[in-house]
Amino acid sequence: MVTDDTPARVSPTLDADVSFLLARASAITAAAGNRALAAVGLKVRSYSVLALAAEVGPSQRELAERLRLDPSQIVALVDALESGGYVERRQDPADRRARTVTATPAGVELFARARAAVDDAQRESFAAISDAESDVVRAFLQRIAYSDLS
Amino acid sequence: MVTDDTPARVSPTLDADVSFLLARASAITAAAGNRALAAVGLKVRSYSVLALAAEVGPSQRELAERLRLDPSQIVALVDALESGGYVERRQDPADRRARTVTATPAGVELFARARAAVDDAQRESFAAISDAESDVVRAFLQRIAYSDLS
DNA sequence: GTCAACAATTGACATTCTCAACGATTACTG
DNA sequence: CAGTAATCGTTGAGAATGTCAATTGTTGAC
Repeated sequence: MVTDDTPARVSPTLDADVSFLLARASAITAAAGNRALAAVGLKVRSYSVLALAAEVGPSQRELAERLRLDPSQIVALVDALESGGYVERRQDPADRRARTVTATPAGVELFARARAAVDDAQRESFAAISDAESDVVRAFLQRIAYSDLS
Repeated sequence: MVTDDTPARVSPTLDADVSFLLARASAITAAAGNRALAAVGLKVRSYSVLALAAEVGPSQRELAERLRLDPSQIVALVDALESGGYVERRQDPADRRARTVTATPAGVELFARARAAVDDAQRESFAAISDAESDVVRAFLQRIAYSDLS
């Protein structure tokens, strides 16, 4: 017989609410990510921008779409990375309105170190989860994260 | 043979980053929750406060701890619910500093409707997930969400 | 060639987070 | 028991974030 003897941690309803748990888990891992990235002078936001600059090299418009951010937020994020010498804006030869954001060699190197720091922190956070569980969780999260319900 | 033919949706690194996916999935489900709750005049934040008022009846301090919010944020959230007649502040007889937040009958009724709206929306969002997957995901999220790594 | 659409940017505004301070009350310590 | 430290709710300030409109330069369609 299975009964729920677990004392309420938040409230019975919220403890079982996947959306609530997502919000909370996200806040906790984001805080851990920011702590890990502070050593290399980044936050999760700038880290995500740097990742795209290093791995994709998109226009700022595409950056905004991929990260689901307002284009106006991209400006400040790219400004900060650019002033640090980690990315550069290049005029798209095919469309002079668009400016492409690509990582400089220093940016590529910083991204490698940042990624290592993030991986270390996550290995710690997610230590108790098996590979099989991890696959299920990742697949679930991707389905939700990339669903276009909004 | 398994190869990853999937085109990058964000970037190869971020597409596999559980923390990034958590943030994104959380943002999407929170937006869906707010949309569902707008019909009853709530947001996910006030909904979570109402849930605790209805199911637990904690002090504001405890409310802040359970929801991981700053005590100063609780004030405005309770103010709004109280002015709507859905919760009331009672002086804790054992500690006159503390004020207990409990749902009124109208609050209990509102919570029932709000919960139904949230459940409907989530049934839609999470339709494609099996019970077995759901259990794994919930267990994972609870482990992360309730880990006291910070 | 004109006009609508789009990219990046700026600025305004609301929301949220985080922190410090305060009055009232309680708990601790000698 | 007196005095001091800690706690609870509250207020207010400042940073970070989200959202949206307006502007300039450029492109594409008719």
